[in-house]
Amino acid sequence: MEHIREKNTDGMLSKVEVAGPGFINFFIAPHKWYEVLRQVHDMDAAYGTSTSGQGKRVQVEFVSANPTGPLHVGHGRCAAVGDTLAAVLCAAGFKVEKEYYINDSGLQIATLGRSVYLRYLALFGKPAPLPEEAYQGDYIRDIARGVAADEGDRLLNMKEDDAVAICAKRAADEIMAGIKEDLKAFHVSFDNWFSERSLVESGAVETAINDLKTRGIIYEHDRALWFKTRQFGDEKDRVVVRANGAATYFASDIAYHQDKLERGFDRIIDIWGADHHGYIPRISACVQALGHPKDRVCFVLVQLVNLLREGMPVAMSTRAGQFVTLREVMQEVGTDAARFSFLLRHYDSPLDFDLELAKKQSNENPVYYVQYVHARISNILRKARERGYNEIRWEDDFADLINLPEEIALIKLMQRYPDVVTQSARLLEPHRIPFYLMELAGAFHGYYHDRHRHQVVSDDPRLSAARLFLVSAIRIIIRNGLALMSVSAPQQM
RNA sequence: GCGCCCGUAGCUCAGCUGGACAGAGCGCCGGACUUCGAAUCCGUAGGCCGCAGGUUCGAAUCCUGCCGGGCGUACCA
Repeated sequence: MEHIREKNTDGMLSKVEVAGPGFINFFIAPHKWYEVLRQVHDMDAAYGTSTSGQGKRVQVEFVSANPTGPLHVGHGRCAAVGDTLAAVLCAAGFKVEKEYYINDSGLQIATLGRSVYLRYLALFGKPAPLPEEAYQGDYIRDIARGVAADEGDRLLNMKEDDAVAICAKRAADEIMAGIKEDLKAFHVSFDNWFSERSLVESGAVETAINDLKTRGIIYEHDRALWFKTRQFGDEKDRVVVRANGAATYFASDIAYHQDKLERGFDRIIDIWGADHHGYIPRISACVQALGHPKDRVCFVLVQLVNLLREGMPVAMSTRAGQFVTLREVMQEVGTDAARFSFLLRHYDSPLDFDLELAKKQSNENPVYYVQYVHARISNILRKARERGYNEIRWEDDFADLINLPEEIALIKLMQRYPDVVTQSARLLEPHRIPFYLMELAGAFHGYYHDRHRHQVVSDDPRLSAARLFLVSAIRIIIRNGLALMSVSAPQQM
């Protein structure tokens, strides 16, 4: 105890006492809390940022949906998680690059091309049954109609493989363009779009395989090429090139991760849907085989989304073309509600996303709860300006005016915000942001509602000025937090 | 079978590297608008933190086993 008192030279602590077995309570001197308040205003949009990431370079790869169909809600959740995580890391002082890996090569693209080709044939009165693995959504027909419009019947006289290739290229490009539009509408941006095809065409895939072959990490067995993933902890070895000569996606992934690793990131984060988790040991093996520490690449698995409408599950299947797209969800519930809802659970938990619920402008919907704080305070500030409070600036007498316990409690909450951001970055858990904002919003609503005791703009000009300073600090944090999630902070609702 | 994830209030979920009586929202019930916005607030009720062991001064948190659920377990991604 004496030791603590001696160290307390700057008067940060007002009181220290022993509180039962193993506990010591420290009481922070009130003036320290006012420093927090001033700091919020001084830093403004930068409040919450820190240098804890020390400028280390981090790559976040997310969504990376195959261009074989439009984005669905599951992709939306990954998009919200990845984009917000990137923003959080950036705020925590990391240098972040966001990347989308485009699977525009390989078997699925061939299947896509074939699906379009068959629809194309049907347009010319040559209907052919669709194989079970074909994509069957209406968008496939639309693309086929586009091919017919631009190419006429030219493809009918071609070798089938060439025709399919044309269809595949066109379909992938068109679908990819649609995905980009959807992501833009969802306020998700990427620094880099990385094409798998470019790896194949540049020979990077072949080179990577050959290198690993000479090192004995890739070997031939039953006419196929296998990667010794077992040697690095996977439960079995994995095929890289099939007996029929076709490379698996794993082949491209090796080259892709090699490329990523060579770009010199301190950390690479792969965000995947949880259904891909069986892939982790494989990629991890690849990272190690390429001579990098295992933890250079880390994985965030986002659990799947159960889409509901009024509590009833909405059935979805990409192949059969029955699914609710991200675009439809955005149009129905709005991007703010969608993004907020996606972030409202730890990514480890499956998410029940109820379309009707997300639309409700009521207390069942936390988005508005948080946004409402911003609108309310904005309104107070508007009213204050009408009364001549044009400048919100700290005055020394505020310390004597802002001293109710509930006001100190609000400041304590505000003080926590930067820690929430750095913690969220350290643990790669973006859901901490909306949870914190809801807590701050709740504290504010409670404070605000007792108008008799907490009237902000009142007949007392000094008190009004002080409370305006307090309340606008809250608004700054709400706005900053929502900005991390790319959710709007409305002036009025 | 094996691997990963999850089992906390009626429902949906928080709970950082173990620490003071387990929290929130929704729902239920009961209250609050002549005042800066009621998309709000206040209050009541509701929990052997899946079960059983173990480590520890101390476990919702760590370890083991079991039960229940989700997802994987391809020369598909």
